[in-house]
Amino acid sequence: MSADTLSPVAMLCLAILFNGERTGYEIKKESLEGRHRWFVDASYGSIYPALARLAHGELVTVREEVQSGRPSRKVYSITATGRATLLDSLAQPAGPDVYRSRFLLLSTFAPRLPRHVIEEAINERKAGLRYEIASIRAAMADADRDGDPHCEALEWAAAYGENCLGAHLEFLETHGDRLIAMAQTDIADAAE
Amino acid sequence: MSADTLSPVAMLCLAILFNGERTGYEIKKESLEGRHRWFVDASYGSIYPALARLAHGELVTVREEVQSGRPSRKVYSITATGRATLLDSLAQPAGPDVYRSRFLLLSTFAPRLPRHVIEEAINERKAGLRYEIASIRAAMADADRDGDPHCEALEWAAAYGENCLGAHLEFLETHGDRLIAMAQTDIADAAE
DNA sequence: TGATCCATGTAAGCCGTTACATGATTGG
DNA sequence: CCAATCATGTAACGGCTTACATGGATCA
Repeated sequence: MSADTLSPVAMLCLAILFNGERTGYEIKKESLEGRHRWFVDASYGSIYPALARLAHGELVTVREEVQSGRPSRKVYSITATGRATLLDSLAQPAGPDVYRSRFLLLSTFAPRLPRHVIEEAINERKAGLRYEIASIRAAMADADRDGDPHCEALEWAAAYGENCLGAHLEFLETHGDRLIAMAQTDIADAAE
Repeated sequence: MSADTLSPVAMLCLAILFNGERTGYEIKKESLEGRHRWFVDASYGSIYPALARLAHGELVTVREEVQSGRPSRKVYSITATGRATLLDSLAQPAGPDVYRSRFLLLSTFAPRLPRHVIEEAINERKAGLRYEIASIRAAMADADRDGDPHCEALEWAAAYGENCLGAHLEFLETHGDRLIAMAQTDIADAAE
């Protein structure tokens, strides 16, 4: 039906607009904080042009709201065609999920690196994981409050995230010390 | 010490060359199959130029081997500077690991999509995870055979991978059916 | 008073992928 | 005989990030 494939950023915009109208600014924020963080990260430089293209293709409509004291905002809404196109695009087979880990590269070089480097890397990673798990819970609380109709599916995805991130965290908590033990002891720790 | 930061592809090349000399062709293969798959994916179009730049900066040396009947190969070896630069670059703080999942986006739309789409997505994902877990084990077997000096750290990273990918797989095996149940029953399944 | 939020957009540039060019050898 | 493997490289194109441009309102 729809021949042209959507770019990842376009899919992100449509997915967010599926839940209600938003401005480009709001989409950017939601893509960083909300439940779509797992998909792609996008900046203004990719969102605004994508939104313009979507409007041109009539997958979304725009309404300009002039505000007093604030810059006027362009509120985008998804159209029926937009919904259909997103769903269609989602149904298309896609490449596998991507996990790219600089941390794992670092870990394989642990025996060659000073201990504090490994320790810091593990601590940062743990902190990052804890933050992500916390924000999944926060996003779920938001969805509950909004009485979101997709709630079931959302909860499933959240549980998936919590489960998997939890596994990462638990591994680090249980086995992190072993990696630290492999690293070089910091003899003279004064160097830059 | 080394001011200029290494590009991800350059780090990948140096990391692979750390274990011994390789050609660009071999690096490409190893980046897809070997234990560095978790870091970045690189194509010839990025590896060859990166190698040339590294040679220019004397982080690697080249030796050209003319072969009879085959195209001549350029064998790259890492230099002492190269090793130091990689280790230095690795010790530098870096952004968090990245997980980008089209599958999770799809899952949040399960109630709006035909059941077979969700079923196929889950099956593909399971197959992908099983394949990745299998290749971790294969890579470890290789490392054991090679008597790799980093073996401990390698085993740690492999265990990390197995643990986390295992968590993904187990979640899908336990809760996949619930997501499928949320999807639209395929009434008329004949359509393209 | 200075940072941060709101709000939209453009332009330059980087980094990387895809596709192309070339070509002998080996295996099914 | 056709496909894949080995092997190196370039050129074009694409997509996304960064930085810039603009500017009032609010908050500390």
